[in-house]
Amino acid sequence: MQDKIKNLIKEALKNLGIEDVSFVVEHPEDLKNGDYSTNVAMAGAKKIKSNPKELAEKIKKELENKLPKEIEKITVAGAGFINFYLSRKFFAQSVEEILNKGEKVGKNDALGGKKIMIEYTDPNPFKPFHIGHLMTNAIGESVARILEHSGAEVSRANYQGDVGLHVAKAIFGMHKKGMPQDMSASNSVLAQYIGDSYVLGSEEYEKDVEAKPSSAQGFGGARKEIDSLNKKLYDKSDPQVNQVYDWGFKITMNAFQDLYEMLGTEFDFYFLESQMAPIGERIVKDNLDKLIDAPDSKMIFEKSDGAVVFKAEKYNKEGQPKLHTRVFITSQGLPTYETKELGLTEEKFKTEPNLDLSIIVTANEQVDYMRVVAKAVSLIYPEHEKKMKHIIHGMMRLTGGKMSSRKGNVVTGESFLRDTIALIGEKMKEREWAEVEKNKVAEAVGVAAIKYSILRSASGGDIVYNVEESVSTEGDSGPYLQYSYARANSVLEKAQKENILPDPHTFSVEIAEVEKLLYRFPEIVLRSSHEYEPHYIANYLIEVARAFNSFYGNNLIVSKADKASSYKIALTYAFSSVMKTGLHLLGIVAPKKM
RNA sequence: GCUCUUGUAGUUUAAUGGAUAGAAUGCUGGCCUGCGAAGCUGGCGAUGCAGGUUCGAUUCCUGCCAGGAGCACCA
Repeated sequence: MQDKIKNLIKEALKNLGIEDVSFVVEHPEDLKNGDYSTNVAMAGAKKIKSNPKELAEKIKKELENKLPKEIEKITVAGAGFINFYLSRKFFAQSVEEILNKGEKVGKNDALGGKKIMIEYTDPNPFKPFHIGHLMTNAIGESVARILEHSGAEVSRANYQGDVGLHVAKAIFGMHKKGMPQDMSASNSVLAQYIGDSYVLGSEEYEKDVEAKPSSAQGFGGARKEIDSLNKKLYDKSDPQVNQVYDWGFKITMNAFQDLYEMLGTEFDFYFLESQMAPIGERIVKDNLDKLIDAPDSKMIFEKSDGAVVFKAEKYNKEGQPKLHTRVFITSQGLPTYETKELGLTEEKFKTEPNLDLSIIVTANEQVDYMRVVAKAVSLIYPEHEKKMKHIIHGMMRLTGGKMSSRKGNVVTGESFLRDTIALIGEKMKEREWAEVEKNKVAEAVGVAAIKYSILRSASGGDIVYNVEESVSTEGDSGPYLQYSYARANSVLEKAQKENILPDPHTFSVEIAEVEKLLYRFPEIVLRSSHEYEPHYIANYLIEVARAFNSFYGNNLIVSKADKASSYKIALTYAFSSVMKTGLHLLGIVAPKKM
């Protein structure tokens, strides 16, 4: 439709003898200003030195000569906007179209045939799954689904730090705490124990680092022990330590798995840091050799103070973010995160042959060194340079309340989920459903509340929660969307009972706001996938839900006495399939009742 | 100090350079003998400061002020 209008305008301009005017056709913010609007008169007026309003009138007249039947009328308003109002018939047709498509509504083929891998969540075994992981997961899963809806073949990857100091800290903490009494407790309980152990080990380590060597604690304290544990873990020399490691690894991974199930994510690939390290080391060595063979021009890595570094600032360009030097192999010969990341990149392209795009979702704190890594990758594998994309999101922060991260009482993803779900369960107390069903719905609603609060705003900024207020379930919220869906669903059930079938042809004259929004869904999906931004969908769904709820409040939908009832039911049906599909794209399930 | 990033109602936020800056929450009025009140329907309330580009700036540029993050052997 948008293109159709554009072409009409171009033709009108041609007839008026005006050329080379760039203009846009868009939806006005306010529906009062029509369904589409163009600024062509304002942009063109300067060129031919005329008054925008006069030019707008001229273009309007020209357009009216051959108005397609989808357009009801054209008006000139404001400073010279030309507004297009779509016809009754157009909206009825769009409702019919949505009915025909069902849950395929909004699908497009913009990424047809493209293979995309997206890496997100990335929690570390032996460490708590914190709310930041919840954030990466929500964004990554939603982007994955949006890309799929645009025709891409998407695989989901998870990258986990299975080695490193944090593991030693956790195992040290476990030693100190003693093993849990009930070894057959649930994964989540045992994972909590491991997470707590990590916090304890971490604290002890820090305390020891800060302590003066002369103090009683300073010698042979936690730090020394943890470092030695770390070595044992690295070379797997101590069978007892290995056993604890294997157990802890399994428990945390299983606990993560339970969470993924609750969150609606299924990964295709799990990459482990320990496996990427040797690959990365090999790559670095290969490219260090170039230093010897061809000085200056081809060297990528170089030695500095005993470490192997990449001096990325050499490649700084005007107008691009500044890069800096990073260590890839420490002076002790150990590979750093950057090196493993290199290995991971190579491994990804090997795992999925013919990959067109590799996406990584992380918090913005990693943006600077990810840029350096990306630069290194682009030098080593020029063919991958344009196939990498880093999606950056803000941090999740908590304000208010009496929480202190110093004391180690950080909010884990799981406790946050659990508290939210419990709160929803409280609201549903009155429902007379089976307990199992109630719990299932409460879980879906709780997950929706959290996911929506993450996805509702543009992904650059931080998300701030006030601990004392809980996640919202009203207004601009996930549960509001689910509620609207459940409500529409119960209307449809009633229609079925009363035997009134949906029919997109029995409309009456007035056009509801919800109709003016429904047909826009595919454009929104397309934009979200272009920009890797779920929030466009989230905001759109709120708008549609509000319009539908308003329609619901002001109309009796199911009524044998009303000739237009069948149309209203069709409209309700169209709304419900857009809502269900839209929620799916956000990674949220839509229960039939709640 | 350098680099990146963000400043919009009390709070959380939206707006490919366009119309009276849109919502939610909050406070405040009115709606359940008509399909789910997690709802509908009124009211109050905002672009950090100073310049510049433009017919037009929340948006782009410069400076200042204020948050946040990062800056060689952690990830």
